[in-house]
Amino acid sequence: MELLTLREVCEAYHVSRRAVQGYERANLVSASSKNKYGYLFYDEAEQDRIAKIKQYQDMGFQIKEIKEIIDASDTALKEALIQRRESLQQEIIHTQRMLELINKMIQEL
Amino acid sequence: MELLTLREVCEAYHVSRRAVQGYERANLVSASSKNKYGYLFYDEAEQDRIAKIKQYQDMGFQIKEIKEIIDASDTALKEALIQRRESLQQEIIHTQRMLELINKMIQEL
DNA sequence: TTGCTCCTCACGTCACGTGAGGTGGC
DNA sequence: TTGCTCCTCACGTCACGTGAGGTGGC
Repeated sequence: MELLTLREVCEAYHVSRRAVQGYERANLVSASSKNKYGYLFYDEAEQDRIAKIKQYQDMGFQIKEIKEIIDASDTALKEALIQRRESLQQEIIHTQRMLELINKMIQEL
Repeated sequence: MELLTLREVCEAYHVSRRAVQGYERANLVSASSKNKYGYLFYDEAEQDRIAKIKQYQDMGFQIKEIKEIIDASDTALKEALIQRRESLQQEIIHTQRMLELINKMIQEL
């Protein structure tokens, strides 16, 4: 079982220390152990959770929503993913409209 | 000159009262007049500014950035727009990647 | 007086960023 | 003792959301 310190986890998964602290406040993860100097350690199960949370955030899920899906059934997760897909598709449409508008404005300047 | 009340401006440009209040705090706009009962009024020039701010926000500019470009020269605005375009293009790429990932996850569930 | 509308605070929200202050082994 | 690392608060940030409390004419 590979234990990593908080710093190592942050480097490995590209999250900030403060972000992990936020996950802990939300009861999404917690250090699996501390050494005698108070250093925080995370086992592979906790590391996986952190990686998952990060991935869900990249997809646009909020912390609250992640709490609801991270330990949910496959069907519940699937439903959430389908909704998220819909939102992301709308976002792309909006962003593309804004890009067209920006292009127009640039040409007119 | 067409004067509108705050409420009318909000309805016409699809912004909340609180949002306009935020614009005022940032010194981006201010009511052109008040009547004897304290009601806020906005003339066409202020209405245009509110519409502009809203549009820049939709493009992804922050209030701080809007302050810098709303009264800037054409060249400065153009430069800002070009940067924003770059960011939006990156966003689309990221969102499309997330969509692919979501599709994969959905299929595997 | 009741009801309605509008105003001005001001705390709450979200997900951290950014220090401040303290600790322990080298 | 100095320097380094890590920890735990806790205020700050961003752009509003959401009331609270007060006002004036009908």
